Amino acid sequence: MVANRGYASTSAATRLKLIEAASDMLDEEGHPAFTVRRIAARAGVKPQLVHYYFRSMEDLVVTVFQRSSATYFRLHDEALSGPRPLHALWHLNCNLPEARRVMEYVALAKIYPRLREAMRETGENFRAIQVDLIERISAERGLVDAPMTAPALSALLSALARAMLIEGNVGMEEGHEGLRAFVEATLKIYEPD
Amino acid sequence: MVANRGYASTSAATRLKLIEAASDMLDEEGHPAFTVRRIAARAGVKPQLVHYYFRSMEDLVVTVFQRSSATYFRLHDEALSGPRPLHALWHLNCNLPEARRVMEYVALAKIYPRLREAMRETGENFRAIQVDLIERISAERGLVDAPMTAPALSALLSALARAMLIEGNVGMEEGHEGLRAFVEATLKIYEPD
DNA sequence: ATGACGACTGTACACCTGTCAAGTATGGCG
DNA sequence: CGCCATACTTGACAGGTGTACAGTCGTCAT
Repeated sequence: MVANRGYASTSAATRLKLIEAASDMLDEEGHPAFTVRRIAARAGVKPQLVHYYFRSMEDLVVTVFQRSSATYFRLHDEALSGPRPLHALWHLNCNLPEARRVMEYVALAKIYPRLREAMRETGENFRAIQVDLIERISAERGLVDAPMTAPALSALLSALARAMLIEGNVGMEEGHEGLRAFVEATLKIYEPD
Repeated sequence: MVANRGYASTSAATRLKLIEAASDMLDEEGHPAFTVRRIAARAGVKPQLVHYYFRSMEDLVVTVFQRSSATYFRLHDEALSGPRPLHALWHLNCNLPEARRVMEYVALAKIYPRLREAMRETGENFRAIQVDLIERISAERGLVDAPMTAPALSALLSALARAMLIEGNVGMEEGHEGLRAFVEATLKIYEPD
């Protein structure tokens, strides 16, 4: 009584299942769980299928990362088109699972050089977009007493969000509330209510 | 011709060699290289000695972390006793190998719960010390228009330093210069030249 | 000199890692 | 019908992981 031999699922479907399983794995168990067998088990397929769809683990992790980035990009784009783009961006950085996952990618980047390269590239892209936005806002408002340069503000927003996520992971919370208040106050310079 | 049977080295010496090898390993190769055999090889001893001196890898990593913290504490204490403690602290956070190593500990903390616990504890201790310092400075200078609370400034200084180290690891630099300028300017409020 | 003890070695275990080669089933197309 | 590319399975590889435990050797106190 062999179970399911009518290959109902297409290539794309199984491939996607693997990518999603890997993604969820990173969210819920972190980089140590990023292994062929555990990901396959979570996707409900045999481990060898991972290498059927991806040449190597490096291939898989890069693919997963790019999917993360694509999702993030959509939301990022959406957020930046809204009425208070910087506030929306800050909210994104703090709350999105794609942002939380970054720390796992950082850990995996030590093992997979091509992931590191991909992270640098997309990181720089996002920063460039944000710098453009901030400079545009500054120009529109005629901000001469901005507390920092546009690249610095972009870096600050992701740095603080990320650092708070890291510390939160370890169980530290002190100073976070004050930090959020500081960011809100800073953003108010660019985007008053 | 068996080589070195006169056990010249005492227990403490070999133990220390292992701790130092593990520490260096984290600096130079990162968390994936934190394994029994590679650490032993670097220390120039047989792998089995790791478990002779440490019950488990978790024991070792916690010990290594605590040594890191102790070293950091000494320099931290020293820096905070100087003429411009906040500037010195910022310099420490940006440049010390003990600070750079933190990201590796973060990665390892996903595997070793006791490391996580140790990190939370010492992290909170350092923050408490810094909060005290900042509040003292604020009181002395009668700062009423401080840009953020004391815990927030403490968190900000480590968050920004850490984030810049992470991004630097991946190869990103944009915004860092402006970020440093921002921190310098902020610190000038507390510690004018 | 004998025995205890601390430092270290030899050998081994069970498990997990990524990766590969060869085989089998399936649905669609001629 | 027979062919064939696609989707998947079987079985296995060489190497790595942490950990255990019984020995052996050297030093020192008795």
